[in-house]
Amino acid sequence: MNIAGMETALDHIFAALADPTRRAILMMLLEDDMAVTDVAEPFEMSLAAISKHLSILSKAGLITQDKRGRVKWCKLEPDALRDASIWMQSFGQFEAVNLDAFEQFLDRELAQDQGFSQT
Amino acid sequence: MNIAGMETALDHIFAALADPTRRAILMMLLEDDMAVTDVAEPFEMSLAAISKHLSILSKAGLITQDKRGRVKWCKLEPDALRDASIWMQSFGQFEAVNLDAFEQFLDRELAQDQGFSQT
DNA sequence: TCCTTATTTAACCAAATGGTTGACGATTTC
DNA sequence: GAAATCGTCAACCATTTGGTTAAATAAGGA
Repeated sequence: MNIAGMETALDHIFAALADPTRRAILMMLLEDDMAVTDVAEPFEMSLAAISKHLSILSKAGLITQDKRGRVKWCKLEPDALRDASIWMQSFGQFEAVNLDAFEQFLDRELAQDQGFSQT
Repeated sequence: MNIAGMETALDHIFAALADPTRRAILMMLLEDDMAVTDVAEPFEMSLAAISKHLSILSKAGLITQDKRGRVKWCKLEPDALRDASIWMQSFGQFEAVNLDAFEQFLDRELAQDQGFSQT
């Protein structure tokens, strides 16, 4: 992933996290993997809307979806969040600690040149 | 801050971070406080656009602005980011560690009932 | 086979976002 | 006092976002 790729990855991750419905979905998935219909159940919103939210979370890399039969299982994918978390920690704690984690993150990103994608 | 307040605070923080221009501004402010005009200088974008970005960062609590004379100084405000960072760490590292930090964060937020605001 | 369940897609809509330009108020400086 | 500088505001515009409903696709169950 190049710098632009990292940038757009962070764009997608933070934009996905900006919506309270999507954060609620992530918290639900923290407990266990869920089918789309079950994810939608507690929300006062159409299934199509939830399907879109899941698609956004998936494009951000925050979840993966695994279709078995007619049921599509949604699974939390913590790696994408960890990258963004490291980005944030560099700010949130910068006065107290070092920027090592952030610099390592940048180095790692710069060393790679693969696209940012998921299922 | 109540649950709704925490929720909207996270909405604003993550939405603010979703834009690459705003993340670049935060990185610039990591070095030093800056005047609005100086923040705008490296961007190929009008001063008015940068002014809007700074307003969004300010409403999210990520920066504060201090007007001295005709110059408005922009300063990084790491506290807001730390809250969001804790929220993210709970996901990004949940398989390896505990959820203590996240639970403490929730407890702290629930214990308070003050609005989320800034200068 | 027919019906039901699971999920996505398409078309649409209102509101929000990210940008522009130009006018404006406030402050320095000449 | 006049002119330049700092920054915001208002009006506008195109695009994106977050939702809807209805139709379509796909898989299981009777």
